Amino acid sequence: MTAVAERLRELVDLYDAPELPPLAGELCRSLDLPADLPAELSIARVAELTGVSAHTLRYYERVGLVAVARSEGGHRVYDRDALGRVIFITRLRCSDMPIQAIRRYVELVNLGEATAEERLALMQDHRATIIRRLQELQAALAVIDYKIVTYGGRCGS
Amino acid sequence: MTAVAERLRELVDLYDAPELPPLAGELCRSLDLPADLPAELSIARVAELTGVSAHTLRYYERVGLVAVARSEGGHRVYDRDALGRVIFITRLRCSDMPIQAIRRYVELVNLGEATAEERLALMQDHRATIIRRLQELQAALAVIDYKIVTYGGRCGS
DNA sequence: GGTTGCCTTCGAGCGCGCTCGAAGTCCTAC
DNA sequence: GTAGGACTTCGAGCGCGCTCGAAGGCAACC
Repeated sequence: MTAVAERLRELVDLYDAPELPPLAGELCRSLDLPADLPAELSIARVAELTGVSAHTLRYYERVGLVAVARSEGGHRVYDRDALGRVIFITRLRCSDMPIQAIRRYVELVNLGEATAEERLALMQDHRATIIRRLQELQAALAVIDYKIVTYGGRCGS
Repeated sequence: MTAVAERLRELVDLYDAPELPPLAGELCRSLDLPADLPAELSIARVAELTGVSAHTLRYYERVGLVAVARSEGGHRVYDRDALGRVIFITRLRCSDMPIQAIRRYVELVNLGEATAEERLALMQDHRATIIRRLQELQAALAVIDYKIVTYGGRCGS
């Protein structure tokens, strides 16, 4: 286990997260994508691999979440990097990060190392949002369990 | 501490929920609303008490989430029960329960005791949804913390 | 070369949950 | 009785994140 993977493990334990889904590995270390994966992928293949529809992939490109090269014929060509970004985007989306914020983050990355601080701040803000959301959900869960325990109580109760 | 409150406590502990917000008490026992609260409230007062805008309160009524009486002049009059329902609705909404599902739940309550089983099933379904969402968020949190720890890594990583 | 099917762009549409504005009514204070 | 503000209904609009369809181009196989 690498030092990085170890740190990740610790974080996973820290937050008592369930097993990360299969793609999480790729997510965290995009350079470790399966070696047998072609270096260039069609939009259909990316859709299949990521579970994101081709329509949505085009949309993500349109709104500036990911840049994608074109073949001579004008078709999209996703390289490993682009695939990694798509996977990363799906992760952020899954945590309800708004498209706008992701766009901003990507923009900062493209602007280079000088923006590292702002990037960090962006992520920390979002982290705080997730924590709040987790707390809200846990409170709501308690209420709903109360509802289930008292079973069939009236609406207002 | 009543037996019911005890069960609720247990559930709260079970899910490691933070302290329930101030309104949770009312939520769980609508009949315990502050005694000095007028029996009848205007929409403005309900908006103020619940933090839900008057526009939204009208919307909730329109889509069938809560029935509200009218004064002679045609103005809305919220009684304790209606207020309790509004608070309950906000809780469910806060857990992302769709309006449609809440509407269905309210409908079942209005249909009487015979629907208790279906109501329970509805809540249990929603409970499962919340649990899944909590797990997703925790996984996303782990990824974001990884991002924060490795600080300024590239997009795809 | 033809057929088949995935690909392109572009713009419109949708589902959700509000949010707002217009036009008019009611209530209260003076 | 009149001014002012809060209330009513109704229908339209909005922000988000897709989702879809039309019209046409490219690619691969027969």
